[in-house]
Amino acid sequence: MQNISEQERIRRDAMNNLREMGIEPFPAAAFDTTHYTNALKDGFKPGIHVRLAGRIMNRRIMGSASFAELLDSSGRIQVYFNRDILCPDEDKTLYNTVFKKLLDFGDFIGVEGVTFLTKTGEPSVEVHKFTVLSKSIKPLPVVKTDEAGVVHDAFTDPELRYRMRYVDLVVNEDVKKTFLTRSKIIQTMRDFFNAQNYLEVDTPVLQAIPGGAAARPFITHHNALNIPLYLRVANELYLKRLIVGGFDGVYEFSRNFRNEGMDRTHNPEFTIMEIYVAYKDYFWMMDFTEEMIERICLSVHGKTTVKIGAKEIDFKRPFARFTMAQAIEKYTGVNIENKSEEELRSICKDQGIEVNEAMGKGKLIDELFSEKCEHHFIQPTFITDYPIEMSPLCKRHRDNPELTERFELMVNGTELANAYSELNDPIDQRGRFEEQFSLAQRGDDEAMFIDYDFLRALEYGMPPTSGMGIGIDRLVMMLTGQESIQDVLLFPQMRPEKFETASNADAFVEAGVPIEWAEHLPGAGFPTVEDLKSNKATVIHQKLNGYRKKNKLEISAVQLEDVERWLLA
RNA sequence: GAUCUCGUAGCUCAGCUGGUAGAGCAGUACACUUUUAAUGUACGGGUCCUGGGUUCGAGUCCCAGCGGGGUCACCA
Repeated sequence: MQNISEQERIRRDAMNNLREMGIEPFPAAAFDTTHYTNALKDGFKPGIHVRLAGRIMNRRIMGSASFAELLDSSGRIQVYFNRDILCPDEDKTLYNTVFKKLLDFGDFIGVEGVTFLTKTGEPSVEVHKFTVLSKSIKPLPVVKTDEAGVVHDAFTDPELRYRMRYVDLVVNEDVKKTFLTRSKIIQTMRDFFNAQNYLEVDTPVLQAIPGGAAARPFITHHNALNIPLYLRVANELYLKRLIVGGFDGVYEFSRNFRNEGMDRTHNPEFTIMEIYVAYKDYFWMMDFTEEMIERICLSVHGKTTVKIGAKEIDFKRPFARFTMAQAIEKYTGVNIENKSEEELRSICKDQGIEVNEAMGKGKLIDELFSEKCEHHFIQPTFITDYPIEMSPLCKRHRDNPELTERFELMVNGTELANAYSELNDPIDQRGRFEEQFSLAQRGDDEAMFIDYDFLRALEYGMPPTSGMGIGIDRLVMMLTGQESIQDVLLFPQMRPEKFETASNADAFVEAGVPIEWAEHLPGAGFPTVEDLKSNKATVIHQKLNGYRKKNKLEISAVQLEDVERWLLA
């Protein structure tokens, strides 16, 4: 038995009392409802017979009449319990004992009654019958909101909120809203793609070669094949194989896994939506992306603007477009076109950027951009034409072989989407993989693995294709105004919690402790047999007798010799 | 990984230069038949994260650890 608080003990007692009265605290039968609470309040009409189910969230007991709030998935409504309505006969137990004493804040009940307006004008339900649906034996945090809308005693501790999201969702209404919005964003995207007959697909999460992005993978092992397998860092190479196979458009909401640091914008598992469309190029994809995002914003907010902190972001089409060279010139005054690696290295040094010999041309330009430009792009902006070294899966630019047909969408100073005219020349692709491989030799631990099967697929021929990936978690953050990725993931990664599992009384008895003491050991500070045995007899002796005195236990004091015998056993 | 910071009742948080652990909400008991942060009276509730150290004395000071958060680094 865990150590339980006084309030938990009282609730367990109430649960047992219900059983003794013949009321099952966890009944099996379904409870049919007629309404959701918000639908009932919306265009409220008195005199309607309703059946509702939910949690009791707040009780105001005034002798023979009580008000409470019933919380269901849609919201809450006030419910009115009256002793003489619930118990028209002599026996008032149902109201006086069951409702007032044995039910608690947080319990699930079903109610049957009639809607009415109170004299203060609050839409309410007069309860004629109620059914216990599930007992809550652990008290929820009590969060109250006053008339002015000020929230009191909010449940705010991030650790508790993320570890116990179930509690967070019950007591913090806005949290639920964030996840409803997340679902709506995804649904809007899906509808948009499906309307154009693009196919939603599933590709492997367990991959023998973690391709498609340069990132440290999680590794696992398949026993039957006796090979290492990696959790995917991206699904790009699989979706392109499907374009080779003849699909016109394919997309996947891909849960990706990267074994890297965690912070406000990174979680080890996260979601990217990737879409590939045949016979298109990156210009087409820019238009497509704009339309998609504007649509999402409209469906979520009914307008194209979103507030993030003090900033207002407008997702109205068209978005601004700059090439990477233009962006760098705009914010540093330096023209990087046609510069050698050495020249670029000295430009970086002039701009106060730390460089080293492992950095190639592409990496140097990337540093310039991310240090000097990225944070300036608050409004949605497409940055195009990235250096070839940074984009091994992207087609060479039609006008300049040192660049690629790539764009990233920058919003609020961070990357939101990334897209290419896909590289479909198998010879070029093989060369680029080999370059990546030599980068890896040079010490770049993020360089990519070579996927020979993917090269073979390209050799069979892939039509010109444009692909785009968009970070769903970051998109949701932007559209819900959340500053941490943990607030848009239902269960963000946390260090696992340690649970002290207390030994049960039998284990102590087996270890030689008499039964009358065994049940008290966890409470006295020895949750397990091991904890007991790791202490000195004198310490145990004193603690137990102290505990006995404090709790006025009606058992005789333990003797030091007894304790010594337990430890020997 | 570096650094700053937090950890006290079921929840939100006070607790000063070290001196008997506090409040509000929640809980229990009583009262109260239209309340809504219900109200009134009374009462109970603590491993002050863990382990060491300094001290006559540690929630408070020092060291180490555990857990959370922030910032930086890492992360196409």
